[in-house]
Amino acid sequence: MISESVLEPLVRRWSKFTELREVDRKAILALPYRLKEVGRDQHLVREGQEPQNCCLILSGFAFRHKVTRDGARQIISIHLPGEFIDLQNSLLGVADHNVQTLTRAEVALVPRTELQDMMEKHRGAARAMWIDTLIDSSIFREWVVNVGRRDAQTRVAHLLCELMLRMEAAGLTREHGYELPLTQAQLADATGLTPVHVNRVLKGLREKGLISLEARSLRILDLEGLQDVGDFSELYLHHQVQPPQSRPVTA
Amino acid sequence: MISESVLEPLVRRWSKFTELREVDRKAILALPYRLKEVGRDQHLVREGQEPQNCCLILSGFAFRHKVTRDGARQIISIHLPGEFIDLQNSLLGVADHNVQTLTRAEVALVPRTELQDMMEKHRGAARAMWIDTLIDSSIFREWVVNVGRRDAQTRVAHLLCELMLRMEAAGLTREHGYELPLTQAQLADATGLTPVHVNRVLKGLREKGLISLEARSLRILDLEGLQDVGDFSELYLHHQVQPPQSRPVTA
DNA sequence: TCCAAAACAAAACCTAGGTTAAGGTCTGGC
DNA sequence: GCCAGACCTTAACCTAGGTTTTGTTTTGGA
Repeated sequence: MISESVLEPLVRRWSKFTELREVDRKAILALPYRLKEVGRDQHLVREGQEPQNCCLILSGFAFRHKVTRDGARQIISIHLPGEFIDLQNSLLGVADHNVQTLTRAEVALVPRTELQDMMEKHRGAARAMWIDTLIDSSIFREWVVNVGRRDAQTRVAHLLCELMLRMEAAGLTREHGYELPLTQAQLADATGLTPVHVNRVLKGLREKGLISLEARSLRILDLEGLQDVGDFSELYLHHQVQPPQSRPVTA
Repeated sequence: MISESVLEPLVRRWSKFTELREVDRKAILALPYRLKEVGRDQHLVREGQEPQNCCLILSGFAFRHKVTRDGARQIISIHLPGEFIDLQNSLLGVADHNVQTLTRAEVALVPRTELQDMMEKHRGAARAMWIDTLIDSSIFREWVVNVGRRDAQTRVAHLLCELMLRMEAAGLTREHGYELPLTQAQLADATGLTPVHVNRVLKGLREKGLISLEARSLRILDLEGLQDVGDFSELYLHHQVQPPQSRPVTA
């Protein structure tokens, strides 16, 4: 008897976006892949490279980032298990950003040629991938706003809220909290702040009774309050995408 | 005799990304649309709406933005004639941001259902659309970096460089310059600064002999210098995407 | 189980960019 | 061809967040 495919999470995730027919499902599960165990802080893709694989996170966390000329790092997104990073890099041919692990991780590397092949043949799967990257894109837009127009406390609170909802959707929360996979320096790189100031902000959030955070273990004591402080509204996560088909509504 | 279709720019743009076969071409040109003339500062899409149309800009400029709780606006992207804004909003069902004109504009509204239909039937066209949104996405990522980790002068210079290259690709430049479609307040909203500070920065760029700018007419006196100040590298624009097919090269 | 390196914390001080305000100059609608 | 409102410019002042530094706590690898 064959155990559950390592690609099962992908099917699960994509099924939320669009109806996958049995053929699509099968095609996805039939994708070849190479399993890889990676240490923390390891590069999965480097800017400028031509990545040959797409990378599904099976366990652990990853992030994408760019570095400015004078060495400042900006984190652009954070990725949870079950997510397929780097569809974009692969499809555009040359990577315009870095992908790196945040923690030790297991990943499945799918050759990009195979993926493209599958996409050509299975429109259902292609549609799901498409929606997946569109949601990514929506999150980038929200990050532009977060980093461009919100003050420090709001930015950090917003990020913590986003992660809460995404962790929840991925089944990675403990009661009212989760294991925060970011150091304060990384939080700073994600919010466009300095580590010192992130530390101040976290102190503030603790003092307001909104969160407790020690040893990376985050507990959100007052989610509504934190969302309020973080000017957070979950629309942009598109967690309940309506299948965007043009079906007439029938009884 | 039928004059050139209004959708021709779309074919032209998408041809750059991927090889369009004659059927794809025809299918795109056969898309139904409604022409619309819009004044400046008019909303094309509002956050929260379910847009029924995708919007191709025929002339004029548009931008996407979000507004924070306390009324600050962050511009997320700027769009030139020939660009198809809002593929994302339409495909995700509910708009997560606003789209608005920057200047008076002519647009062609294509019903999203028709677009989806076409996408289902013509993989070549679907691929082009897909790449189009991937490039959008890449630009968002660069904007996160710009706004998150660069200082004011660098941000503004970077934006001016981006627009230069994109205007050039769209054939909208005059000798070493272009008609800047943004007010200083809008530049501020795009860079996460205040109008006053944008004014200071522009003064600085002028004093360095990098640009001249009056009455919206921008001339870039030293593009290399401006790119240098702006920490600008054009990779992220993916202006020369290699067709990402996995086809073996044949004679 | 120990040790070095990473991460967290916090205080003192500083600066890039924000705020406010006031005047000048376009511009497009009547 | 006039006028109100939008836009640009500049100056004086202020503050959110950056920088530097020093110390403490965790962590994970040998």
